[in-house]
Amino acid sequence: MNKNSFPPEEIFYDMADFFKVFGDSSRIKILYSLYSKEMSVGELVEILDMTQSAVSHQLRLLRQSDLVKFRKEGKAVIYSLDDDHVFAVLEQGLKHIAHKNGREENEYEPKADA
Amino acid sequence: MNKNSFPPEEIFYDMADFFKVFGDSSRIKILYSLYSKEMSVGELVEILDMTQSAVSHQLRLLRQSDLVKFRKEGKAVIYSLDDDHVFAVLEQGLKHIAHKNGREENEYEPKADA
DNA sequence: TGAATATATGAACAAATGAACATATATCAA
DNA sequence: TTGATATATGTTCATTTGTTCATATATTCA
Repeated sequence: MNKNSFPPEEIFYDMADFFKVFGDSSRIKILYSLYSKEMSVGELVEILDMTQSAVSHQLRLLRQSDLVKFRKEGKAVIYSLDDDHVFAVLEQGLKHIAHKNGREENEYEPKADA
Repeated sequence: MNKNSFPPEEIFYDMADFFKVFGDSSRIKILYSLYSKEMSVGELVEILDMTQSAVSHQLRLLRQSDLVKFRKEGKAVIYSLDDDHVFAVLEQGLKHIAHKNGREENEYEPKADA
């Protein structure tokens, strides 16, 4: 990085906004759930200990941040992770806390069929 | 991931707390600065548009999160990124916004001597 | 020791945020 | 159409968060 090419303010705001989305345990739980498989809002409400309203509000944020995509299926709306990039970020978070906890291997690391 | 092995609440809180630290542009700016080289608090204050107090408060948070380390040198305190892991996270953030902006290559991507 | 410099910290305050509650919209079935 | 189900959204409220201002602590130098 060149000292003379310090990025414009906006870059930092965008990055912060990106990470901010991952900075809430409800949203992390939703994303983690969607990693295993796509799910309807109702399923998420069941699995997670949250009201339908709370889930829906958070899903809107995740949509606006392009972290999840969705399709309608009858009355239900099925959500899924937008792409592998989202998963990569989650994985890094898990690695970090595993590292901090002094374990090399984390049993909850979201590997396929783990 | 096995549906029956849904991680304990704590994992999600820890992950959220981890990402929360990256969810503020001031802290991102500090971390980004420290990527290029270690810096004293005073240098950070100069480069970034923040008061000494604000920088110091944020540095404390970064310390508590183990994202930066420091050493004293006379009256000055020199901060640096704690490890490459921190850098990897920053890099992912940059990649994400570069992706969102539709560019394949981001000129601000923090590669060594970029 | 006392002054100057560098950094840290406590308190107060405004802004942002997440949840709950109520209600709106959409889809299906009868 | 009416009722039932699934999801979304608007509003309010309590909490959290980041900054500022004032002050404290440390270190160097004279």
